[in-house]
Amino acid sequence: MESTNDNVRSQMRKGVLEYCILSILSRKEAYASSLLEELKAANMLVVEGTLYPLLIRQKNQGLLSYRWEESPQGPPRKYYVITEKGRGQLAEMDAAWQEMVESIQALRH
Amino acid sequence: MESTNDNVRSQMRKGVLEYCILSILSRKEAYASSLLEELKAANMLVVEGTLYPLLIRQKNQGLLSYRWEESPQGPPRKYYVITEKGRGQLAEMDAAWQEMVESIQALRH
DNA sequence: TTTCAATACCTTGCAACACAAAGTACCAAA
DNA sequence: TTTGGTACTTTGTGTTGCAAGGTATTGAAA
Repeated sequence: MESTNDNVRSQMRKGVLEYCILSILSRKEAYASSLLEELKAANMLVVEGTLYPLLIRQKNQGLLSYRWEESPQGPPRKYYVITEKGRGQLAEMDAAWQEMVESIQALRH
Repeated sequence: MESTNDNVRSQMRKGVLEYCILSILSRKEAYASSLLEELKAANMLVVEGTLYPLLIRQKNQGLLSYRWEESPQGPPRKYYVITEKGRGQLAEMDAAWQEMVESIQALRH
């Protein structure tokens, strides 16, 4: 069944979304809709209702800031920018991710 | 701060715990307390309040079964056993995990 | 001028889950 | 019979992912 498969993947994505967001934003600024597309392209599908609160949380933690920018068409865009604190967090997440990959590799022999 | 670091790791562990449990049980039967020790040794620390409900969920999904066994000391132990369905799920999780590792590797360049 | 479609941001209500903490039960030795 | 070790279970709380619905801006078509 497809849905079982989807649940497995969806479950695993939990906990690494913040890592993915910071990773993308560490390379370039982006607004929510463009992040959605990048994540989709990276097979880390997320929906609006997940992403917006997550960005707000990261901003409140001081990991991100943002600025408004006119759009060529439609309403203005909220471009998120990673902060120094965010880069620090990203470095920690890199280490944590690496360790987890190794732990699981060990578990799977 | 230590706690920030812990939060990052704790957050990332979410979603792969079920994978770890099935992985351990695919090699040998185990009871909760011994699973706790194995996970701790594998740097995937979990606490009782997390593990017990998780095992019950996986049992209710038909991924695990269990049998009681006398303990040399103390109350009887509930040995969990992976089922065929559980092995199927584990195979899916292997694939999902592999894909996610690759996705994140791509995101991180 | 009004309507429409596209774009973009945000909120609400719900369910799942990890965890801390407290509770229950069994057993053997002191 | 009390104590300590082992083991399983439950309760309450906070966080989070998600579906669904809502608000607002813009430009072009009707």
